[in-house]
Amino acid sequence: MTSDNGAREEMRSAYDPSEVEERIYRGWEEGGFFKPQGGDRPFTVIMPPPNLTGELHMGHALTAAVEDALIRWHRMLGDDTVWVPGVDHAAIAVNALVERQLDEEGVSRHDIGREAFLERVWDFVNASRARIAEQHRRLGASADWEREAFTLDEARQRAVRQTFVNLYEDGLIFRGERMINWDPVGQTALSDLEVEYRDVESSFWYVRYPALDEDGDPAPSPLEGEGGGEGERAQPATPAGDYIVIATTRPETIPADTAVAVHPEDERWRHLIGRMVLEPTSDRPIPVIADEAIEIEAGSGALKVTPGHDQVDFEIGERHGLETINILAPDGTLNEHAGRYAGLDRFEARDRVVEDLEAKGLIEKIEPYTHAVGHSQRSGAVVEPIVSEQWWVNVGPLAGPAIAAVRDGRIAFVPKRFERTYLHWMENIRDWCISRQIWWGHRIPVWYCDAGDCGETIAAVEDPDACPACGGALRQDEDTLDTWFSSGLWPHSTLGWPDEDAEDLARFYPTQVMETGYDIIFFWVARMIMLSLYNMRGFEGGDIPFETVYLHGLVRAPDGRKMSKSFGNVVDPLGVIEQYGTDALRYALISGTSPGNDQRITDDRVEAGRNFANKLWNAARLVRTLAGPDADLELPPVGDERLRREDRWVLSRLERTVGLADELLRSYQLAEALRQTRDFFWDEFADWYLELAKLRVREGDGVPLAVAAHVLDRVLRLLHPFMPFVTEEIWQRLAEARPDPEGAPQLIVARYPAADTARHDEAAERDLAAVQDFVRAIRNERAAKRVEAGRWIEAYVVADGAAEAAGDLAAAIGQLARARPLHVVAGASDAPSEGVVTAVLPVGRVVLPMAGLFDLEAERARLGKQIGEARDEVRKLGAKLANEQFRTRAPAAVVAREEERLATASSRLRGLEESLAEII
RNA sequence: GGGCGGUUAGCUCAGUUGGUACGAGCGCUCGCUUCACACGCGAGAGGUCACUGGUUCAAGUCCAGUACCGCCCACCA
Repeated sequence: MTSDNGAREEMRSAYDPSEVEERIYRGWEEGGFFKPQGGDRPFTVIMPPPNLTGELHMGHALTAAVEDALIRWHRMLGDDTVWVPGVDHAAIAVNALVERQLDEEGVSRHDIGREAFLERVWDFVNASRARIAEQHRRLGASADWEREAFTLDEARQRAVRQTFVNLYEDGLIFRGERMINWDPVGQTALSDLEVEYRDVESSFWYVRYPALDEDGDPAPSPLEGEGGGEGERAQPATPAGDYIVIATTRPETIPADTAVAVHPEDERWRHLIGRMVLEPTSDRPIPVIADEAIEIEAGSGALKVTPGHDQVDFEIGERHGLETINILAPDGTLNEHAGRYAGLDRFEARDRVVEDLEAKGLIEKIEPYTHAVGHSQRSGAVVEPIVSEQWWVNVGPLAGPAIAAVRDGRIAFVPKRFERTYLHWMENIRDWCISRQIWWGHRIPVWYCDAGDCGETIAAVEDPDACPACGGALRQDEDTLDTWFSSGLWPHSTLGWPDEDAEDLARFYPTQVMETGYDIIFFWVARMIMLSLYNMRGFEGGDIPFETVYLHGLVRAPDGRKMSKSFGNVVDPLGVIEQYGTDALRYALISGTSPGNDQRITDDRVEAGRNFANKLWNAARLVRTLAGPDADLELPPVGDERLRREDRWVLSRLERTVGLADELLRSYQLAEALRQTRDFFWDEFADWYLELAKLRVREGDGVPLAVAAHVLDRVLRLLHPFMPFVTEEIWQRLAEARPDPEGAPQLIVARYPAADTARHDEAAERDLAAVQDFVRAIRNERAAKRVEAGRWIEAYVVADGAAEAAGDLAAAIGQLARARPLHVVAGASDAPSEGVVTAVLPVGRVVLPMAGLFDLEAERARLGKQIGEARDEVRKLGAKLANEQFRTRAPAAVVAREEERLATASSRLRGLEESLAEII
């Protein structure tokens, strides 16, 4: 069982996770339960890559909690589960981190060189991997670490290269010179997705580009002054031939302008089309061209065309055969093409250009302007569009099958609305820039032959020795691949692909559930679907990577903002575990998660989890204490006469909860499943059943203990996926007296319950509801009349509708309500009417002789008020039922229910009126 | 410019096929060291389900629109 011989200490009065968790986890590992157990149906979850920087984020803790719950549930269902803990290389994050270290030492990666850089990264990463494994242990994640898949391991390297080569040979990967997003701080290209647009307050500079006349000479003196303010647009202040005004937010790119474009229909500038203007920083003549893409309304209506540094301009340039000038160096300074601005940082250059133009009198005006500026998601630097030669995936052909798989329902998203998001993106997908100029990552498996004029380019899975064409020396491409290229292979590469015969692949692909946050649908989920469908096409078991994409929301800080180190509002999962225990954290995360919605993690919720764990612990302690070592805990079968009404009630409620939990889990409503189970356990089992059981046990009846042990056992099974440690610990203690009928040595591999409908008992449920009503009514009156808590008072229960139950449970009612003597009587006339307080219930009433304990007038007023309310209800229901439309159109069941309600309300009203009449 | 969420008790949030708001946790009020649990027990207070209109016998739940808050996508100089 567990390593300490099963000789456990007595249960302390408070559950202490620190004493339990490590021992329990070791027990699971030693039992080998994290490995596939050989069930009939495979159930696979691939763990998403945690953050390789070694910090455990709450988002990852949530992912782990949800996935582990699913894995544990399926394992208990008897499925053959495998949970592969994948660790991606997280290229950008790790690169940035090590670069920051270098930065602090005052050097750059280019100073120390590729090899030394990678050495430093490996040191760091190896340490991180160990920490990640440890973190998952702390989270109670039942992942099989022996299968850990790290992207840079040789097997995964091969998967990446094989994919690259296949795509390359199919013409879906190509190298091309295009406009890309350049991160001058990270000094690498980025994909569109890695650029975040943020509003930045800046200026709109209106710049005059002097026009040349037909002969190419500068036109005579530009007109001074303006037509004045608002009238400009309708009536240009710039007479034909003098100059053209453009509006720009990036004056530093003016030296790269190769044209000015206007709309062919624009009256203001039409006469200039075909003429030349001077690029104002260097007086270089550039043409004025006409293009339909120009918006007449925007800016001045004329656009400076900078094909080297703007996507739109690049396209205009292509249409008009314009030259492309690149004035930016990789580090964000201007290069030699920028003339006298060469060497300046781009923002410095902006100021200088403006100064110079102002000096020349070419700035017409400057307006404040707020616009969206692209920033690198990782480095935060303002991204510069530049034209550069990069590797691309032509994703169009991959998107088709990826769209179809979701359209035809082979892959389903939970919640469904994200399918739209996914499809919209996929349908408008653009080529994917996959080359990065960072060093830590999968190197692009392409080699170039530099020998003579050979010029051979080859893509290969294995490192080639020499050029196959000429035998010359080869040089590998310097770039690495976008992290998401390798992450996109996750579902099959972690299971052994490209080895088509890999056992795991055959057994566990396709996987069942992909669980992750909605923020990476495009980055990751979409890429996994595309690349898996491509690599696994024709695979025997099916080509899709997973059947269900369950998307959780973001975990936000207690203040509702995104957790961020710069806000200082990060909640560390390990710290929470330290303080409250893993189960408490998992309870908090699970109970806060509804598909697709964000949640806040607060101490309150974690405390609720801890409290619940403690409640479980103490309920178990009670059962154990009462039972003693030799109790017979065999549950009597259905129909056994030893089972009393309250036993049948709690067993019925238990089975309804079992059914509900199962149903909820199947539709991924984890939070609701947990809540329902908790509510049953706490509000019904602990608060009522155990209290009732105590009385009987004192009288020597052992049956309630068997019932309680049974309920406990089944509830622990239901809760195990969510709170693995405390449930395992209690279950094992319980199993010492009550071994698992199927022989499971530990809860982790015990059977998940299926609802036993034979235990359903509506009559018992109705009866106990009545008993609870009676008890509550007496307690209520006691509290309202300020009877001291310890004092016993006499009470009459008039049980119209539940006479038998009330009779059977009279002693219990008395005990729970502190009522002695307690009389159960058949009719109101059998109870006293003088000096009494009466509470009228749907099932009868309670009458408390409390002469002198209350104010008669107040009592009369209270009854009067209740009568008013009851009359209102009777009137409303009566009106509803009198409505012919309702009677004919509503379903019969609904009408019947309303009729019943009316009957109940009427009888309650009568009771109240009688009471009022009697107390006079 | 498109698209998607949110708006329910003081706070944070559930509420999936329309049928009494079963609401939950925390907080609050009152009372309890009742022999499993004060990480607890008992009793309470607290809501025009953002707004307007519509469909329906019936709407927090469906439809249309409005207002705030938030997110995503998009080459507006």
